[in-house]
Amino acid sequence: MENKLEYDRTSIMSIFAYSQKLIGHTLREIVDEDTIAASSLQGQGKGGLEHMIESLFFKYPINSDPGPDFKEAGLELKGTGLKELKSGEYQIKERLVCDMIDYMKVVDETFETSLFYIKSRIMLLIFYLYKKGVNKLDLKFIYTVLWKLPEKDLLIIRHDFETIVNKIRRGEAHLLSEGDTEYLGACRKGQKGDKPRKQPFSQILAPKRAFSLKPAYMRTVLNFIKSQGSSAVCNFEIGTDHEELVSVDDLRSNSFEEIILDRFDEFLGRSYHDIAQNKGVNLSNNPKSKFALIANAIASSEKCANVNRSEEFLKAGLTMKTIRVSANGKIKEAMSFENIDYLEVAECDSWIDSRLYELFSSRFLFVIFKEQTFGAEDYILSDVFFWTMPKEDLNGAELYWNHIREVVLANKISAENWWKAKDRKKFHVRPKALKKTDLAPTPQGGYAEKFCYWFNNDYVRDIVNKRNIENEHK
DNA sequence: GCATGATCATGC
DNA sequence: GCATGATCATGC
Repeated sequence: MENKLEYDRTSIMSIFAYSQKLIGHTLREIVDEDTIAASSLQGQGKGGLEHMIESLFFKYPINSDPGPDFKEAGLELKGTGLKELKSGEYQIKERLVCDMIDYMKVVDETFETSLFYIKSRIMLLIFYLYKKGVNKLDLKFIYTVLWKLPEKDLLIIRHDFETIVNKIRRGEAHLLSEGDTEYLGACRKGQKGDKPRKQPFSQILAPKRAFSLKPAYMRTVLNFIKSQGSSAVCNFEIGTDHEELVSVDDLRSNSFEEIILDRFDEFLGRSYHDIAQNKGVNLSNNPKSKFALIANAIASSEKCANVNRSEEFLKAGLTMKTIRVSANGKIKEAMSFENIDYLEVAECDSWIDSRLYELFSSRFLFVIFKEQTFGAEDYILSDVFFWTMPKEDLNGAELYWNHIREVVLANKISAENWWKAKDRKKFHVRPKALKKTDLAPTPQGGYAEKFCYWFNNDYVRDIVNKRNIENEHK
């Protein structure tokens, strides 16, 4: 008897409609026992789950073709994990790994001919609730979404793709970093013991990497799904987000970073008072974040007043920070980040999936204000640049995170137990709260003082010095 | 003088 | 009411 499918394999919408039957269920609940018993799928890893959905639920013959999973429809199927917080809220578990980077082949491709583009421009995203150690047949599906990469995102992703491929063309595949790019990242793939791969323009072997949509990007996808208030979403009708910093038209002729840096150009060398007046920033209350307010006023757009909350910064996981440099060259202050979420630290047992990794591995826009006369506080806007933490520092940050996690899990949250600036380890932990009496929940069910992540002052100094040396060589 | 502890204005 | 993006205040 012919195996009749319950959907039209040539139609994206039909496949999508059929996928919605998964929602709220597990494969074991939906697929009959005989089919499961007859299947030889062992289901290793996430690829295993995707194969099981294709074969057991869609009854679609798995092929080893390089193109999209549903080849007649040109649709790629992607399973992606969600984690459920104690509050019951769903959160992205990880980046969306799209396609392995073949260092030898990708250098001969354009974005439009690349497998990444062919596979990922339209995806059926199947979100499941991740549970450690649970059989893949028993994972519950939460949302299915038809995700077409919006035109504007594609312009940024195309630029990211070229940044990655050009690095490989320069013989620097071993230096690729997820922080090089905005939405599309070259993420590490495979186990630590895996054999590195050859690259075409260097003898140095490079770790395996894959094109992936960054966690920050996936978080905005998830927020979009949540905002739709539906279990099944298709984004084909969605226009550009209104909180945009740059327009599609701008992106057709310049990269996102060029556009942002351009906005600072006319203000370079001008005093902060001058810029504040020009941009209408009110300094009468002398807010502590006045330099951040000024930088924000320069980079923002009519459609988006808050740069760090813009569509593009959120999707890229970008953060703009200001640095003040005294006339004698010293950095005024260490750099603070967000409060440590003790519950997140306890729940997340993998550095790569941690909030801190996401913070420190993503890209920064540093805005430098330099004092002209020592002690006069007569700062001018002196430099603006994008920055990514070097790999060796990110390795150091893993130790920092491990230590923070130990302290949190041991229920020993207290000033004397953290890394201090004096330890000279580039990062430390310090208080950050409205009042000392403000508390945050701990995994043990109690409350503890609020602390946050910090770059040491001397680490900020190193970043600025390195940038100055690079500028001198230009 | 620097590291550490404490807190402020803003805006959502 | 709280997170954010910081700087201010204090004490070693």
